[in-house]
Amino acid sequence: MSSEKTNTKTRILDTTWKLLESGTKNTRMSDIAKAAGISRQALYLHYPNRAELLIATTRHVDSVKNVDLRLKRSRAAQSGVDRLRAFIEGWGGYIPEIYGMSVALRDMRKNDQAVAEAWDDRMQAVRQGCEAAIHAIAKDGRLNSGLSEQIATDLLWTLLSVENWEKLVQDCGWSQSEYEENIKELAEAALLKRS
Amino acid sequence: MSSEKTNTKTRILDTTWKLLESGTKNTRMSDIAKAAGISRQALYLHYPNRAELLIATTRHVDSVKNVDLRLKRSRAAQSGVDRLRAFIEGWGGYIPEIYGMSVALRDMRKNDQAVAEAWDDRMQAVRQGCEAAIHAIAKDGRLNSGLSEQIATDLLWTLLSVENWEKLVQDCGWSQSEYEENIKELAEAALLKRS
DNA sequence: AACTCAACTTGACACCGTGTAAAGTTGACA
DNA sequence: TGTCAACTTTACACGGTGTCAAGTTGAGTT
Repeated sequence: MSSEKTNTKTRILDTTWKLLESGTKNTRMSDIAKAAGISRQALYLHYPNRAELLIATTRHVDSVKNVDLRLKRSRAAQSGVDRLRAFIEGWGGYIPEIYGMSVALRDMRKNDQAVAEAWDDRMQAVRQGCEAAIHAIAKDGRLNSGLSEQIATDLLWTLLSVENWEKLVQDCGWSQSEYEENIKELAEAALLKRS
Repeated sequence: MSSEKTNTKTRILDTTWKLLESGTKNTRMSDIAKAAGISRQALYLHYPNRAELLIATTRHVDSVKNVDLRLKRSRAAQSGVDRLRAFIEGWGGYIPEIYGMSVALRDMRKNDQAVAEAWDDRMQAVRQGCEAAIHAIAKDGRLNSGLSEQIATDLLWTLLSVENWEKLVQDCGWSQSEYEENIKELAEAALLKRS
């Protein structure tokens, strides 16, 4: 039955997600299969290769976690500055939930075109959020006069990378709220016009 | 003879370096051997495995390029702020020269303890430079009052990561001088007391 | 009760890149 | 002439991905 099929498929995705997010190094196809309670070959019946499985998993997680909603929430903000803050909270708060997956995607990027594109898509979505926030700030006349909207967007986008979150939270031992607070401060100090 | 041996060994390191820095994807042991004009097995006679070869290559490059000198140059600066600028120029200007290698190291990090340690060593050296610059700024009474020296060091260190350089220069298409200028501006805006 | 069909299993194998092992070549120098 | 180090060639084991082919199992026809 189609519902049976769907159950197995989503169980695979949930298992993959869990495994990636658990921080375990072992996310070979055989590990995922074992964790999902099926044979390695059955995995290949549902997803043609590891790349497609990972990509399907990110899509699955995005829909379960409702990224779009999170990122769009910042659009409700009145001022550009509030928008910036809301966006940093929205995206910055999402990073820890997808960190394991993004590490896996990153690792496959070099060797797999499809994965590279999927990753770039995600990052472009984030970039658009940055762009919108910067544009709103510029419209308010609050953008640092030394910066073009383009440069400011590049900077904000870079600042909000998963890699920076990783470095600050994982390597430097910051808490999530320290991360969000300090990044907000940094972004405001760097991007806003000195008043 | 020992001089012959040394010649081959350093030729291997130079070849590896060149290959990594050329941006070519192919840096398997066999590719390196071929490029160095020896058999794959001969490579293993000189370096026991890929990890050791890469690590030896980074050490080789560091000594040829004289990183220590570059990073120490910033210590000559009079004020804390000048020191910050000099350090950003010194390290930021070094990144493009070691980019290919650092990508290779990063890729091996997950699977190899020795590589992870070598990478962390490099990063700790950079961190110490950041720490020293921040400390000098604090001593001048110019550190942003919202930041502890620790937090400021974490931020600067993160800001100056190879990953951020990669994103801005490779992905956003910035020139090296745009990178250095804008990062200096950003660092100053974020870290210095508002005057 | 026999038939079918999809979902799954088991087992084998090819490919790639790393690393190991062993026997053979070459050339400098004692 | 003999030795020794540097190197070569050939072969193979291993781990992980992906493919292939021949079962099994069980629910749903007919």
